Amino acid sequence: MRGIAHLARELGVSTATVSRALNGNPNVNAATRQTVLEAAQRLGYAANQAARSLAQGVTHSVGFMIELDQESTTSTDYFFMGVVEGMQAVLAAHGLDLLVLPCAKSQDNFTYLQRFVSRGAVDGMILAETRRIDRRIDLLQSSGIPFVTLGRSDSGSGYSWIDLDFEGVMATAVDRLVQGGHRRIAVTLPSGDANYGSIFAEAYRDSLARHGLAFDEDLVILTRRREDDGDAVVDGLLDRPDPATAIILFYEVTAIGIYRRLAERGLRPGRDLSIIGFRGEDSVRFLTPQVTCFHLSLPDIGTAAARALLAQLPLAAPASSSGIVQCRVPLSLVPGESDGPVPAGQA
Amino acid sequence: MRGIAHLARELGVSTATVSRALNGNPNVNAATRQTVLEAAQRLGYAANQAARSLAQGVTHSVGFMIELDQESTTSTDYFFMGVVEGMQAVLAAHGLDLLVLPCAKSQDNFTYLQRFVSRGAVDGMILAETRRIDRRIDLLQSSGIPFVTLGRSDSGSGYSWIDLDFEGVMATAVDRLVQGGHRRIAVTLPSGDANYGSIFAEAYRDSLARHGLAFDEDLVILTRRREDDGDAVVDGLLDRPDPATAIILFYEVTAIGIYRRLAERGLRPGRDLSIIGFRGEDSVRFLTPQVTCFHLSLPDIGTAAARALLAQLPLAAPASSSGIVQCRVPLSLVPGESDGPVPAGQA
DNA sequence: CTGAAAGCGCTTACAG
DNA sequence: CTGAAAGCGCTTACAG
Repeated sequence: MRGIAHLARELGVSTATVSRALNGNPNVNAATRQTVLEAAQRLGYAANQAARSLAQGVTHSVGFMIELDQESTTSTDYFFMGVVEGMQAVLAAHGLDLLVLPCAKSQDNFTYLQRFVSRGAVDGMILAETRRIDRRIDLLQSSGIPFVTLGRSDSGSGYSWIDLDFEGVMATAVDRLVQGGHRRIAVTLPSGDANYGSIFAEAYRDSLARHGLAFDEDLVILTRRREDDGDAVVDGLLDRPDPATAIILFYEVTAIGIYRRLAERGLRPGRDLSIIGFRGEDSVRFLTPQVTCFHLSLPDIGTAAARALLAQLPLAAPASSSGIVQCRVPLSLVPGESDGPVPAGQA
Repeated sequence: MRGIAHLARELGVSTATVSRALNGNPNVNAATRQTVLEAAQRLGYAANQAARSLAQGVTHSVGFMIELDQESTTSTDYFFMGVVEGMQAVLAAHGLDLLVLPCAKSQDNFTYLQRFVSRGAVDGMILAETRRIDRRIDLLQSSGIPFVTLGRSDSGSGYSWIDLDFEGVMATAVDRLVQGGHRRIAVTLPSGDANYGSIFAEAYRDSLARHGLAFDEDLVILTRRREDDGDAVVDGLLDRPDPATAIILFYEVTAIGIYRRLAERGLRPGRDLSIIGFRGEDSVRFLTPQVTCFHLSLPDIGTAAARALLAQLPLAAPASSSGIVQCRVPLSLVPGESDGPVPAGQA
């Protein structure tokens, strides 16, 4: 005899009473509850998770699926850790465990997700890095499991997502550069298939258009999340008849390589080339001149995602909530000195 | 009727047969198995995890507990993601799910771990950032659950751990500097309470002693995992009657701040101050002169930990294995130009 | 090779 | 406020 039965016998009460006492059921004599709680504490007893889930029909846990690719694991970007911090805090406050589920890039992410979902291993799911077309969203919607995505997608409809306000960032950056007299504004884009790449690109085109600037695909450069790409970026943009005078970076670390290459060529950021970074990562904080960029609180993203999920969970949903949350988290400009001058005789 | 019963009825067989077919039990007619597998695939059926765990007594999942602190989530160190990649691959190959369990620094890590363990939520545990005295290890040992730690500890005994060869790294670094004529060798240490701090410090003392060099606590500096600390390090070490001529860094990012501060003072790394970094992180790869450091494959650490855990799991344990693995993973020197000269008239 | 049935360790109406 | 009992959805001896 083990588990709850053991405890019950030990105390001379039924397993039902033990269960009630442990689960905070009000229909238990205060003294009885005390005894049970103390005994459980003393014996280090906690209800078996599998049995509990089976009986209750819920797991009290939420999965956060992330994908492990060569790039992210060697990169200096700490996106997920910060986000997880915020998520965990909110979920824990509601008695939910956060399980971070790492899916290798080499395995099919759809199958991976499907296993956890169809097995009923979690009560809710949070997805990261949505694609423009993302079957995982259809899967989640048809399965009926509550979920939230970090990133928008063209798949599915009417589901909850939290995303960064790429449009706002891009608009602000372009406005600022145009105001500085720039007309040849380049952009770097992530090379992966995550939807944010497309969104950032679109926002770039839109912002240029708003100012009547022509789109020139030669000014669009795919980069990885590493500093090395700076050489190609600088040379590619400057060594041409109509050089770019400014650049907006998706991955801020690219600034490191750009700064270095500019220095090698005797040029200076914020004078010979204007630079605006997207997210102000730690890795570039030390650069001089300071990179103009946008601030984002990673934990806040996690917090928002967790809350959006809670709104869908029967357990914790405040009856009032409609359920669907779709939110673009704004980033705030952190002016530096990297996006100064150039114009005058530019072209 | 749902789940396996639904499927069974649909196919006109018993739930026992469905279960056997799905679990690869050899006692099933090939044709029957085919039918069952197809139907399961078509209906998107997968055995409920809770019911399965309850019946089998195992969860087929492994927990990797990590701690989220302010420092790690804002730092540029990607230690965990790389490690997780290796772990996940090995475990997945053995049909085990890896659940990364994030514990907030603000909550008690002992209680956090205890919950997962006493509930039987995982078949095995991997711990990170062991402390010199770490009650979690005692907990795990007394609970009897298979586990592996990333990092040694004075707690417990005869358990499996994987750790970095801090001693080897330190010995190599000091030898190299002494050979270069250095006698005033400083070191930076992590400020947290993780055991690796103590181990690195001890290795430092031992290595100095081996060369007959005196230990001077003024040459020991606590740093966080961020580049800012460079100013204090440089000024503290050079502005004194008996300046240090070399420094060994625990957090390689500190090199960024040091390089900058040296530049401000008109000094040069590898000429006016010798620098050797511990782990060659991406974030400093771009520095000039190249930082002399040590290479480590993060996924390999994860792989080693996962294998050490598998050796203890009844499911996968190759009968031959004794079970306990204690391994210091060696790092290889990557010579740069940051640890050159200085000596001659030093003191 | 297959099925009926017990059992995994909880929770929760249902009675009292 | 408490207990006996059914039931959660699987797996697995046990018989055949």
